[in-house]
Amino acid sequence: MHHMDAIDLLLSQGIEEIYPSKQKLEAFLRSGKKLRVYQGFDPTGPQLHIGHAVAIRKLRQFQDLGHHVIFLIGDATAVIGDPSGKTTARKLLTREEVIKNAEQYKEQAGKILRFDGENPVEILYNSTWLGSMNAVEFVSLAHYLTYQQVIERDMFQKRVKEGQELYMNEFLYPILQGYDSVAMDVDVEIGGTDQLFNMMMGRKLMRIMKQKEKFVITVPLLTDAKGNKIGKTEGNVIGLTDQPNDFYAKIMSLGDDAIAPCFHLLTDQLVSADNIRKDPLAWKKRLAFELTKQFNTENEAKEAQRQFELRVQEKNFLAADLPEYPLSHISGETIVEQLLSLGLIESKSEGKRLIAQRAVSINNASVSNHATPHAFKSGDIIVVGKKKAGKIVA
RNA sequence: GCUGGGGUGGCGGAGUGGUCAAUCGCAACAGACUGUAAAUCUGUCGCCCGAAAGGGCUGCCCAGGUUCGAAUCCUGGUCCCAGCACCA
Repeated sequence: MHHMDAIDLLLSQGIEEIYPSKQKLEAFLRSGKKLRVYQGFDPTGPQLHIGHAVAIRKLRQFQDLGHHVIFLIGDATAVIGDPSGKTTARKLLTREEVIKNAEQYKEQAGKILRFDGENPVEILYNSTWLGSMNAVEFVSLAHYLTYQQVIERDMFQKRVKEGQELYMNEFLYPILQGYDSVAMDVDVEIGGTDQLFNMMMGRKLMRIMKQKEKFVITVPLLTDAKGNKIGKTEGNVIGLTDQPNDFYAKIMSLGDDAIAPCFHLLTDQLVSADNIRKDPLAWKKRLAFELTKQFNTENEAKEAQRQFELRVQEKNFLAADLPEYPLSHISGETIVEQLLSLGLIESKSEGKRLIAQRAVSINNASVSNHATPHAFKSGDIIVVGKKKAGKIVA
């Protein structure tokens, strides 16, 4: 048993599977050959979230070992619509939405990858080659694969079996993604396990068209012990570029089940489930700190942790760093109208409800009467519910 | 193109003339309890007036209509779905 080096780490930690085999890829890596490694991202949403970080961290490891890393933005394929993991067909995005999303990806990925300096990551767009391909060329490409190879995909089988639609664009999608590998002439592709089928199509095309063995690395999807995806729950995306305070708080609001997988897949630390069970709170704070630091700076992580302790644990709003509301913005005849004028509530009805539920407090004293105004002064601390709080300033 | 079915609140999905601001489930929110959570329990969950009781307004794809009264009936439009047909 030899000491783990960077290559061992690269090939073992946070990896689901390597095709055709870990041994073959390791032999390549140890030979000193520089590989072309890529991962594709279809800009179907505005944000890269911590779920994406698992694979991007792998890319970074390749980059650090001196390999050429390509961050591929699937602006063409995003318009087509990848059927991966979808039991029902996805609504198609417009060209504009896709471009808008793509623009933000570089900054977000920059939290992990290096786009400048020595051996920078290269950004490519697959519209470069897919956009100029004509129908005859495309159909010729389809000649390299058979209907049987594509239809065998589990998800397609499932749809057919259940009598659901399988649109032709979805059926043809794997061919396009597979062609990306050929166009960029890559040696390795990384992606989530849900991408395995598409990536294997690329492997097939590479063998036929370039007589080359493309390696495929799958990384696990970031899920908690129950198999729920982490970081992407509807309306609660943990984005890589979230403000440090928000980011830290969002990690803290994950269930305990998420702690171990997050440590394993998003940090270099290995923590046993036993250890976590002994003190989940401490470990979750540790995790939130490590991740906040990873995507920001150590100081910002420390500050985020301090803010969390003050606001959430100690409920010491006086010392916490709260959003400020100018005294001059307050107007209204009643406390409800005043809160509405500050934007701390959505409607008067909501405000009345919250007050009736004892969810509003000013300077630690809960508000009981919604019909009278409050004489606000600079320095007042308003807390609405458990997430909204603000400080009045002159 | 034909035939049939359907568009209800963030989502799923009831309701087919009044008792419907609209059953129920999920999600969300608040309070209690906690270790931040989760779980659990309780409550809330269109807008506006009212301390409250209560009242008003808007609302069930869009536009008209019938009716004392419509999410519910009629006409037109529009979008979606299923089956069938067509496929040089």
